Amino acid sequence: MRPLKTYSLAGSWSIRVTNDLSLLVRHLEAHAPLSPEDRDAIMSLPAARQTIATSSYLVREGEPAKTCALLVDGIVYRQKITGAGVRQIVSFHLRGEALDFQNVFLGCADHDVRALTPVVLMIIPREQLLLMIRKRPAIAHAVLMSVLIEASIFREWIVNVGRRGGEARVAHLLCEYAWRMDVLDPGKAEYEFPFTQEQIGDATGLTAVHVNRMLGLLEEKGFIRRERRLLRFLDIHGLRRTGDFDPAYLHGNAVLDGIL
Amino acid sequence: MRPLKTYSLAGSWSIRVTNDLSLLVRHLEAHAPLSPEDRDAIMSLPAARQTIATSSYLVREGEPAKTCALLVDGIVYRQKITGAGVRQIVSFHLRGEALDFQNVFLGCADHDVRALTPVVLMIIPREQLLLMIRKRPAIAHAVLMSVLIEASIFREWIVNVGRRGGEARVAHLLCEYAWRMDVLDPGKAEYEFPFTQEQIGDATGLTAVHVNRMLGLLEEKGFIRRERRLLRFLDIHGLRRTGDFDPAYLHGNAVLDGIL
DNA sequence: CGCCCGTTTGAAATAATTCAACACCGGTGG
DNA sequence: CCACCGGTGTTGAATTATTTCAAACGGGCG
Repeated sequence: MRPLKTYSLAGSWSIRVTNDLSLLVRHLEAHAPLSPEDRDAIMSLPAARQTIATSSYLVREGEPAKTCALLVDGIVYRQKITGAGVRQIVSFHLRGEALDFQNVFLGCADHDVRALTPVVLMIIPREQLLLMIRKRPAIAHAVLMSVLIEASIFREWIVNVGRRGGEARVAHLLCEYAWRMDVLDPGKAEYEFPFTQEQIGDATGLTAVHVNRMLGLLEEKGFIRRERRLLRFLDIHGLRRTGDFDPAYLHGNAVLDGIL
Repeated sequence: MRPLKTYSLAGSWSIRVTNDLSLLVRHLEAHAPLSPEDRDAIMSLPAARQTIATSSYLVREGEPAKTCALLVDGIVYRQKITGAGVRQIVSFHLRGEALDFQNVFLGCADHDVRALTPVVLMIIPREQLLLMIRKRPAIAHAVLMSVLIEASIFREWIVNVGRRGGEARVAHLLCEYAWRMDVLDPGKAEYEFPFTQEQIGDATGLTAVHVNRMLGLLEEKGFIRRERRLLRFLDIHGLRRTGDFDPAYLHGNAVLDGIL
């Protein structure tokens, strides 16, 4: 967890490098209690660190899956391209998340995964991961929880894109970003915000041009302030109200500790 | 699986009644190989049959989950209501699907589940299901696959609602319905179609009025014909083209048989 | 028979897109 | 050091898809 050193690749995203799999332990433990042996099993997974440049592909649609990546630092997003050639971004991922459960299990990717910033990964071979999950029910359970929460986020995105106006859509996205960043790095009122307006548009089903106007609106109303690559949240409550944001769908502290 | 008798409740949806859990065995087995003992464990789950009227709620947002329902017959959908009071339907479910994995594991429902037709369920107590999943890795694995496929469908819906025009959206929805019905009852060119235009609108992010016009368009072009509560697919390929429908996201025969 | 829910159709209003031009900023090469 | 370059952001005006409102129709059910 503790940063070894910080440097930056092309672009302005600063990278924190950690040298182990404890991020994965943390991520899974947030969803289900693990025994010391479970933790050891995760920590002794074979894994190779890899660094990836902005906008390159971690996975391409149609590719068979041979590995599972853990996101150590940076931001990653999933996209699908329609027959008409337009893009929809269907999710983004922050430090600490496992990126490829779907592909590992379904075998073939139905979407692309790309780096939004320079990204650091731990690459875990698919078979090792499957074996571990098979042997350790608690880990299997944590993986299931992680997948269920991601599905819940997908549902909320359907609502966002399907039934909210432009202003609310981008406000909602910003709220989700703020919320999820806050979990990683609590109590800050501002965060690096490396999304381009085109990417915001592709995530909200809007045009880059329209996103620009909506961001202007939100700034004008005093909810946010943009300064270079930094986004400052001046009135998070106002933003939540206009974005109709209720963080319940993120299932922040969903840990099923009883029976399983 | 074999119908015992057929009758109809209020409305025109005809109900097939089966007296066992073999549908759940089938559903899970479609995603991962099960041993005879796994099958027995499922078949001996305590379960109560229940019949539910059209448009009533199986689960309400915010409710704690105590049971898991298996859909024996009828159609069910999930909805979320925005702060502005508009509805978005985020998925629908057909005969044979398990409805409440998310709620069973996450503990608290983040959306409503409602009957689109009269519906027959098998109600399984949450604890029994959790216990079984804990004891039987193959079943846990099948559940995970089922959840992953549902998540893949959510992603495609985000694309549909976010990046396709009105005509394509409803065409896509119809294609998915046809495809999934065809899996249950192969080779037919027409199916009962109990969706109201308002429901189609809420599933595609459109207005009922606009859905009406788009359906008219699709019919005019000779892709479909509507006769009472029946929908006939006259040109499924044309429909797929205009709906930009590629069934890959349904992961029709995704069975991971190797390692796990 | 009449009622109610769902469908159909038209016309006016609106949100968002498209197209186009320009400004900005960091990075690259002369 | 400056000039240029490409990608991103900003702004305005015209166009279009979709919504809204409203009214009428139809068919199944009591």
